[in-house]
Amino acid sequence: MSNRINAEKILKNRGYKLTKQRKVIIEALSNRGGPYTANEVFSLVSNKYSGINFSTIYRNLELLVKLGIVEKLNINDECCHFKLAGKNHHHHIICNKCGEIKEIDICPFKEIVNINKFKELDFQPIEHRFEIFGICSKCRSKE
Amino acid sequence: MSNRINAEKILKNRGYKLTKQRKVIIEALSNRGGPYTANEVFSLVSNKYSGINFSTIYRNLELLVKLGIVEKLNINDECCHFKLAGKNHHHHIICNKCGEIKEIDICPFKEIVNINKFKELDFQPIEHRFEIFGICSKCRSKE
DNA sequence: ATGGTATTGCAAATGATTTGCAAAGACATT
DNA sequence: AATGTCTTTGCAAATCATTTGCAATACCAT
Repeated sequence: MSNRINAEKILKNRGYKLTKQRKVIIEALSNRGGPYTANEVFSLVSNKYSGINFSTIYRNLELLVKLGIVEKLNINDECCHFKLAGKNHHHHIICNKCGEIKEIDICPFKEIVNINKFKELDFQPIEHRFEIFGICSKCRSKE
Repeated sequence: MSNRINAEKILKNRGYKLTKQRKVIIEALSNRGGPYTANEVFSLVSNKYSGINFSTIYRNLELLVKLGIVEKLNINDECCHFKLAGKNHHHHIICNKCGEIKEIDICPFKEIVNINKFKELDFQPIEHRFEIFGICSKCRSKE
């Protein structure tokens, strides 16, 4: 089942209406991978539905986050990024030059929680984030 | 050498003036550990220097970040946190209930970069972040 | 097709952070 | 200690991302 169909099903099941705005937002996020700012989502969506409002974008991104369809990332200070919540857990590499954000399917978590020192902390982990900043190959080759 | 003295020395060496405002900001961050929002820094500092302005706080936090004295964290969407940049590299555990941010001196990075898959990415890592969200022991015991 | 309710667009509010500018302060030099 | 220069501050207003109240509109079960 495609991401799009799945997301629409979740909305319906939970009693939310499937508006044209919601459809195009989900479509935009489903087609292309990368995390987008609300601004970028707005641009993508405006192609399909000019006239959509910014608050609609925000309200729905927030809703989709609540439903687990979308993930919200705090990569930098400027603004949040949103991306389709993958079934597959992953982290990100972010290029300091071009700002490109890419997924990596390497996760350091399993090993970490088993360390004794971590157990001593008496902290119940729920979620974690791991982000690597650096220079991507494209930007490196441009120098 | 204390954090405070060290920070003041860096400022001087780089040609920045050691104003009363800068002193109290550095003092506030040096005395207490935890990452603080600009708001919290303002409160802490206001005790020692009432009348200090918010833009002074922001301008100087940004300067201290530039000089490597302070670290800026993007923990949540609301606002940034600032903390004294430790010589010791570390990460954070953040309580989802009380919001407390604590340092942990466990780092998953060394193992990660040696994985073949990571090398394939052809990405030159510079910096990384690893944050674990969950429930701290204090909040758990309150339930 | 109709009606009730969720959702939208709009415009204004909010909250964190930044900026321009004139006045005040730091500090090297006398 | 006084002087001059250049940085830094306080203030008020601007900015930018995000949120909110409200009336108009669109969904969708009937």
